[in-house]
Amino acid sequence: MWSGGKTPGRMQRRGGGARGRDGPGERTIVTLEDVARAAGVHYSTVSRALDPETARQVNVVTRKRVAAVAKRMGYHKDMVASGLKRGRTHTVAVVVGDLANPNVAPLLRGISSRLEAAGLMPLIVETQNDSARLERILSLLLSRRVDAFILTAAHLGDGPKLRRIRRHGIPVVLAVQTLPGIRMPAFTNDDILGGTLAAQHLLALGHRRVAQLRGPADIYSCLQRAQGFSKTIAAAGATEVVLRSTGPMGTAEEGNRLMRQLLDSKRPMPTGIFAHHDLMALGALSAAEERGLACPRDISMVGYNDLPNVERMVPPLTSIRLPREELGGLAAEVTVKMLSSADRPPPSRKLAPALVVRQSTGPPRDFR
Amino acid sequence: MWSGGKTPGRMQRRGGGARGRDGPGERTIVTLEDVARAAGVHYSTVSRALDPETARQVNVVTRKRVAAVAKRMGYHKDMVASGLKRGRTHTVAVVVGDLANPNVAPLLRGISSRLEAAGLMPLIVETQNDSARLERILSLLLSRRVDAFILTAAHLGDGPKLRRIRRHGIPVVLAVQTLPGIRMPAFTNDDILGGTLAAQHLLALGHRRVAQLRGPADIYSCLQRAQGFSKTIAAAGATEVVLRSTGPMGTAEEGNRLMRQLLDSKRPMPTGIFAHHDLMALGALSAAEERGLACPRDISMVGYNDLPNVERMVPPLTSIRLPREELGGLAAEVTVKMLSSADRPPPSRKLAPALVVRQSTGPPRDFR
DNA sequence: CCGGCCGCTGCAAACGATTGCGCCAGACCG
DNA sequence: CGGTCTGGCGCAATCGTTTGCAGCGGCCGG
Repeated sequence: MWSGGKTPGRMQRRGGGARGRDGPGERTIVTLEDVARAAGVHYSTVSRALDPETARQVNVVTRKRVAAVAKRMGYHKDMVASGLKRGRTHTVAVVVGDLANPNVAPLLRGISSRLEAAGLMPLIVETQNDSARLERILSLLLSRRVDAFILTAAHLGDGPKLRRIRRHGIPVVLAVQTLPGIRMPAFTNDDILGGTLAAQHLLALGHRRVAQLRGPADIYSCLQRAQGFSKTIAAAGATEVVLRSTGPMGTAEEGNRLMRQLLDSKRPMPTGIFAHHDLMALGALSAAEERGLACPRDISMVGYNDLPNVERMVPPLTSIRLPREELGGLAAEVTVKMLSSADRPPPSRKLAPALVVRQSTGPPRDFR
Repeated sequence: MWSGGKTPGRMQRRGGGARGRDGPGERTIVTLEDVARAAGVHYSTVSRALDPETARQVNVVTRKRVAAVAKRMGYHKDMVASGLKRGRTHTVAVVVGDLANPNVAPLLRGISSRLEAAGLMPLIVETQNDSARLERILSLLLSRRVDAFILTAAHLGDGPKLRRIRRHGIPVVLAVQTLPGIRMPAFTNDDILGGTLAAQHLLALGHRRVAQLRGPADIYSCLQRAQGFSKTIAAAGATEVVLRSTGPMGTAEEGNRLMRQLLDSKRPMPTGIFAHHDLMALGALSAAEERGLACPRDISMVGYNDLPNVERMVPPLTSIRLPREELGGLAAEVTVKMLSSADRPPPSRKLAPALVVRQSTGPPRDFR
């Protein structure tokens, strides 16, 4: 059964088992060749026997023997070598802006579980919403030969970087954020609808003077929220004041600042407010409280994102809930599809958010 | 200048630039050999010229020319090939239990920034606190030849799995969670101190009858919190009731359930409560409210973790704040150290948490 | 009885980067 | 002017897997 010959003098990096109790020892790697020797076959046969894709090329008894030996010896396919040979690392880069953002955890879970089912592993990196960092990170990821990119933190102006990746022939899928005029599959929340829902809710309660606390202008989804909100308000003939955030996205401080700005202005005070982020809403509410305005008695507040525990705030915040996990799953699904077939990329989709009514909104009270 | 010869018939996977606008195209990889040909040197020279470590072996003019050509051609070192050859992937697996846990984001940030400084990349994976999943994940990570592991979600009983990794000669560092009797560097919060601080605070306010809402018994850090708390309470001669959580760690539901259990018992009601998690504290408080108990008038509550926005709750929660980012940085620091030198692993350390007093605690009121 | 086909395995060339070794030319010394 | 040293560079093996190709029995049909 021994096929004779072929016993080259390899044997370099194998330490003879862990030395001492569990000291660092030499890194012991069991290779195809080791298994092959023990099973009395050529290592190419081992390779075929162990890959479900090619296993039927190998006689069933050989296959079973090889599998048994491999298991006994603790063989694990070296994904690095495999990646080099096949040009597939089975790794998908998932680029997020900020890991502390409560939106990203469910998103990542949706992505991970879908990728995992396809035998892929997400490589999660954080840009900290820094465009220069994104540039560096994309280089590193290209260098690591990831199979695809899922970007959840695209800012206006990042388009060229992404196109550069596409030119390498690597699939790019956008999630959460999209970029205008870019031809890549994008899965986003329907933020126009989100803004619209907020507006409809305030209008339905009877508010006629409203304000909008907008997020940064370089975040496309904020532009959308604004658009949906303003359009609906205008269509109803109500009055709107817009405050623009200049700082980072969605901080309580920024909401606080904008609210003070609103309170300091000489215009008649709006009765309903739409903040582009729950934290901005909360910051704004505390600013209002300082001036003796109670919520929802004097002002109604609609937040965005339906952050965890926001129902435990005072008052429990009315907000817009986003289908985060589904969105992640969808993005991953499409990524998988793009990797397996060279068909034209699937179309983008928008997922509908939902209004969650709690106690921070109510009918307006005239207090002039 | 052309060194003649050596023009083997490679050329297989190179597509002639992106075809069409930005269709998938063939994945274009610029290799050392491509650069070498263009620069008129051997590819080994390119390799040396581009690696800062070996660059001085190459004449400075050659080096600069090579660097220029490489840049012009858009060469990026293939980390997969490099990883195969060198046996280092420059990747550190970071295993977390639950990405949605607000503790992990700062931790990951601490880890990432430190690893990044050392040219390493974290490969973040989530076990969902499932021991079987952990097993599978560790296999996958071994297969990917990560250079080291940072585990932040070790449960009692995971010891053998970790030792198996150590036997492969791969550094393992524990963060946040540790395991008794395991000889690996571990960086944890000093949870005994955390429990002690909570107890001291309640005692200082005058509480003599206290309760403890404990987290799951298989989480070692909960055992520690319990130990620090109970010991301090006992030493002061005060009375303690212990409620044990059986469900998952740190949910409001579990806190709610335990609190009802406490309220339903016939013992005299404690005036001060220590919950092992802020969410448990909040859940418990809502259960107390349902029974007409106000906080901090009738009961004081100390949480744990100082979760984000917990200061915005009603009432703002007194809690124990953990040095999360520092802890992550420290764990990463040590991982880097273990990778660069084969010295004996550095000693474990505990980082001190801090009590943050807010408005959920106050002096007890006798209401019998 | 022979040619051809088929099922199974072995062979060896890649994938792209790293690196010990050795060659060569020029510098330098005696 | 010959010998040695050395800075630069080329050569080729190697990391562990994948995979086209070829070889080799055995079996079947003619």
